[in-house]
Amino acid sequence: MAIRTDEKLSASLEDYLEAIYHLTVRQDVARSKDIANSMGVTRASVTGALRALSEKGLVHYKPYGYTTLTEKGRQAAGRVARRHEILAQFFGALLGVDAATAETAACKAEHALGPEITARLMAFVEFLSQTQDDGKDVAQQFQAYWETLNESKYPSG
Amino acid sequence: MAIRTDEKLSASLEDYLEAIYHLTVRQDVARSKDIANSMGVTRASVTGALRALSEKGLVHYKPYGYTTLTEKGRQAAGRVARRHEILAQFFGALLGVDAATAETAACKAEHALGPEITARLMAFVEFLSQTQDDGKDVAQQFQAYWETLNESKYPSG
DNA sequence: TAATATAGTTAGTTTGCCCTAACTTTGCAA
DNA sequence: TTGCAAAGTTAGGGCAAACTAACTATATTA
Repeated sequence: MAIRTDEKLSASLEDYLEAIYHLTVRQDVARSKDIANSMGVTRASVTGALRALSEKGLVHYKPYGYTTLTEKGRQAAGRVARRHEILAQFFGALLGVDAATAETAACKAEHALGPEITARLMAFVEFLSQTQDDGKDVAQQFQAYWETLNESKYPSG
Repeated sequence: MAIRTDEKLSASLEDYLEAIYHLTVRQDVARSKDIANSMGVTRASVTGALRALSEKGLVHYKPYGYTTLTEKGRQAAGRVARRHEILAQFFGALLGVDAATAETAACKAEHALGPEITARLMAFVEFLSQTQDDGKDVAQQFQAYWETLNESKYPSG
């Protein structure tokens, strides 16, 4: 039996993949130091992760060389990044939480969503932003609803 | 300085707490064997988790005795269970994914949501189920939207 | 009540992921 | 072109959470 290189990724490896993805968009190549910085880990941790991702066929990795994504890696990273974006949009634009909170939660929750839910959530966000009522979209309506909830809780504030 | 017993729980410990919560509702007391069964881990793993939860003041634990939640534990478990329920409802009733998928995703995603997002998501679910349009609620409308998306993808099926 | 099955614990191992400290490689500047 | 700083790696350790195997306590029932 051949070595399986397509097992499910851990949350941690998904995070590395996503970081590499963003870096390669900006600067073509991902350097250990930049990955470490963007994730808040040490360079030593990055080396370990790169080895793991390389074994799974997701990155082109040579010690002391530049790191790039393989085609398979690009696809996997794209899926993760898309989940992240959808969630951040849902939390931020629709629920109305502040940007930092939305980002943090999206980063943690993205690992829990499979393709089924991802697809539907994406469609749902789109659906809501298209739907208008009284000239207001659903996000605005919910915002108003949320305000009234809080007013009834803190009537004077 | 006193020992801190209110540090943030790991995803794993939150899961144990939630399992204990559900068991004590059903049968007043949580037995290691039942916790192990409901979580798909061995009894030995449960012992370790109970010790950890006990150290944090979340469960009443005595070796070979029955386990119950402390008041603090009940509150923490309730928060987790509520997040779980809200997510499952959102994934299932609104997005329209099947029950098993909704459950699995809720169980994984619940650990990523803080109080801010939890509160707003709960309100959002409520808001949508209250809002009616054309005599149809938003879930139904989205369902129709989703169908048309899939039809345009697979026109003959 | 003594034998045995079931539940629970302990000890020791594994895996994943992070760290620090020390080492190697690379690239740039004098 | 040598020589140093920055980047990268290796070695070794810690912690959390799971496992197996072996042991202890409790409960059942003959």
